[in-house]
Amino acid sequence: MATASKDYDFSSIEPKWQAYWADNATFEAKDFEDKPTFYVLDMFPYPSGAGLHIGHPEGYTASDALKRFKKAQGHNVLHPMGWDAFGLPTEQYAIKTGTHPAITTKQNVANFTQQLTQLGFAYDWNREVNTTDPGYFKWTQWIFMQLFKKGLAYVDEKPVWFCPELGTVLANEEVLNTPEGPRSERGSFPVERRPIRQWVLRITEYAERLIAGLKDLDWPDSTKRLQENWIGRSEGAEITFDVSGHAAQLTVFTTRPDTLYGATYMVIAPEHPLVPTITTAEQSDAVAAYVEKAKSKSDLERAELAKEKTGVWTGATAVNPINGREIPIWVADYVLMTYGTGAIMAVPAHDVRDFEFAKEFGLEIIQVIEDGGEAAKDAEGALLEAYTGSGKLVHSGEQSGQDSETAKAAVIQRLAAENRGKATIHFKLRDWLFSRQRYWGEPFPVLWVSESDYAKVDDSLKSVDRPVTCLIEGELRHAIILPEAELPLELPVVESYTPSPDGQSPLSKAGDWLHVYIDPKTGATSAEARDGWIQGIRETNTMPQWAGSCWYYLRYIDPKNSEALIDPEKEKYWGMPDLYIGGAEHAVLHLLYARFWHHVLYDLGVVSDPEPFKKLFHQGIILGEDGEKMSKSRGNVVNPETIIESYGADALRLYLMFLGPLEAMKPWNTKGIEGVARFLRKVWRLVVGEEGGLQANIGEGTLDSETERLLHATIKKVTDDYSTLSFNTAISQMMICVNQLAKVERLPREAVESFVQLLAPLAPHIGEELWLRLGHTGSIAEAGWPKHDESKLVEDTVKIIFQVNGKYRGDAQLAVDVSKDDAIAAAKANERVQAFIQGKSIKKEIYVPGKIVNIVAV
RNA sequence: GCCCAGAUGGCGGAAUUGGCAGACGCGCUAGACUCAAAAUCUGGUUCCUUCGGGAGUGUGGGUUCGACCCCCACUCUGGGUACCA
Repeated sequence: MATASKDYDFSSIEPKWQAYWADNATFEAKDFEDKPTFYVLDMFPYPSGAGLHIGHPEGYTASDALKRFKKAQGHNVLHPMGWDAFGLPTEQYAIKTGTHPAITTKQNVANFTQQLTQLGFAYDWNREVNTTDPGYFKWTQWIFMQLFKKGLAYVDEKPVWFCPELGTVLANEEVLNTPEGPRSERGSFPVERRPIRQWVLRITEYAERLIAGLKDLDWPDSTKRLQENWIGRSEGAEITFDVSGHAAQLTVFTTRPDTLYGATYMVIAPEHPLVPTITTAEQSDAVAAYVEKAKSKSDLERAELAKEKTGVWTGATAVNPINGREIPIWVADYVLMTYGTGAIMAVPAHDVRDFEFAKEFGLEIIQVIEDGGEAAKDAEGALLEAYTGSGKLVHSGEQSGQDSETAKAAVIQRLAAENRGKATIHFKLRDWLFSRQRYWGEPFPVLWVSESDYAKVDDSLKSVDRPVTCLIEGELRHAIILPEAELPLELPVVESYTPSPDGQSPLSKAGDWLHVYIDPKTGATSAEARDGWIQGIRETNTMPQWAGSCWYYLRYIDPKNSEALIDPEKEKYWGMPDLYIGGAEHAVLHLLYARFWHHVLYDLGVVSDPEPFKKLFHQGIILGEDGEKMSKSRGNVVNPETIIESYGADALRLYLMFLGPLEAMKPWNTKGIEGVARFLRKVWRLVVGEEGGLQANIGEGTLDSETERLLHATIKKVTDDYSTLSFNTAISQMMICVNQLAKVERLPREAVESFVQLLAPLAPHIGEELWLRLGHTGSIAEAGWPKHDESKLVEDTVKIIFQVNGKYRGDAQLAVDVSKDDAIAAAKANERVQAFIQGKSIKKEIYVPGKIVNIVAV
């Protein structure tokens, strides 16, 4: 095993130790080992054809170092890797070349694996998962089955974003608002609204729990707030207004029932079902034209032209239930059909948008909350802006004089008594659009049967409480779920991976696969007709990429189990990830969807904790050398492989961590890597002599006390810094330490060994090689972790700073326990201090023990 | 517009119960070694200075014996979000 190389030759050392870790299963995580467990999870990558980007090794180096550190400290560490392999690029490559996505995926995974290995990331590959593997997606489908049976999945034909270029629908979250209008997040193609039949998951039923659960999570605050805002819980009231001269009533949602007396008009969304009903004959042309225009400008300009408020009076009026006032009902597109009830009571005095609208159309503005002088007013005392704060009510009948909070409750109570209102909570969060018209995704384990056949089907295959139905080619169909025995439902072989222009999935053309006979009792399927079996059509949509990534962290714990998603004993042994490292770009979607599924699995008793990710860390982004985001078009992309060729994986790992705080956004600087490369050569030379043997000055003996103190301080700091992922400062401390060790005449073997152990998690290849050359067998990862000796850190003298009027004027080494009087006396004895207090009167003398003396002299 | 994060030498960044600002590294620079270069090693490197000192952590105020750190107002940069009633 030992190589005799004299110089630091990373190109021979690194592959050697990578092979060693693989051959010896050094980082295999054994179930039920009697040690404290530590589960460190990386966000698994999409194995694209482009290979690893410099951003991947950043977070992965941190987790790899943490894993090695925790293992050395005696933990049983679980640190797996897998592939989020369903996805668009692979499918688009298939459309272009005809290559089956599974083949492309396999090649890409092989390439990624090789690149990760080259970086020295030693995962437990026995636990590798791949979302496209039938043994994996069987359980993705199984989870869907549970959602279906619980009534959390349904089909809807509401308008959704459709991208003609990609030939698929997109989730709201996959559509970006750009100056050119809404565009697809991937590829930036124009998108439009289209009504298409979709599977939707009722994530909104978990909204309350998803908000509440955030409280105890050790996540970056900004990420928690992002999720909070996304879920958008708001407390308020629903209030029902009578429409004059109609039986119809208009219900609005408001968070400010206290401002009800200030409601001077109402607005309903152009899509509101009551628009045609209440519009008067005189206004019908204008309203129809407005509604038509709102529809045609879709959300594209609607978001774009948000500055100008537009709208039309319907001709109808409503009655304010609190004071009987008659107020006009307008149609305007600043009210959205998709939030609340699609209608609002407008209180222009106390809502910015209503204020703008009222100004635009000359509608009445009545102030009902005192602003305490905060809002800008004109000479006559009329509001120049909306006052949105709280305060005492005025012009509000019997509520006048109450504060906002009291009035809110009082108004709700009053309306509730008349059955005209109630306290409610609304969420911004929408249900999760869960289907895609694509080939390369998990097929839904769903069959569509006729109404009469549905009656024959066993309840175990149904969503009993909330049956799912839809019209397919004009016929009413009922959804039933495949039984577990029929899973996994694999993708059929198709001739073309292209979706049809009408937005149908490529699966809709797989005739043999599409039509099946079903045993209504068991759900067994067959291509042949059988006695008593019914006919069905398979669902042709596939699941979105989020599906597979929603629960992969569970599968690592029990990756090969064909009987269950996860063995409960193993789930209890490992628990949930102790740390989850990944980019902030997933702050909302992935992390919210995964939490939702996890809550459902918790309800099902599959997992023992409602929250999956207790502690979350976002690594920052590495920018190009020009300080801009790395991109091919800018030509500032740094390729990890070329760096490894010239400097080695250890240097790259070290440098990635040395650049700055892990969470920060920081520019790459190729020259800077020279510094850590020099450091590694210095460490090498510390251990290995010019002739290739151990350095002659390594042996028995002790360090001088100053060096010894530094070594122990280094052990302490590095240990602390690793625990908090502060690798940049750990490296800086190790540099200081090695610079000192290089100056020492005789080096005790133990001191050198401790140092190498500290370095090994970040630079594992050189760590192993030096450990070997120091005469050890076995991996340094299993050699334990050095402990600092607190007694070695104790100093008997300490440097005390002398200040006059807060400015540094000198210092002295004084005994650690020097008294205040002695310290101040020492300061006054200092020549420079004397010069500055000469002829002045001393007002104050401050002594901060062990730190500073400050003499205030005027 | 709103929410969040940030601003420290030529550059990346250190420094927290409020106590020497600029650790460590890059770059630059002087020197040693060398015929020379690379590599390596040693020293210097915030700015101004009459060499006594003075100024200095985005800007302006404040609290304090003392502020990169705490408070108020603002500027700029990055990220998220987009009429959510």
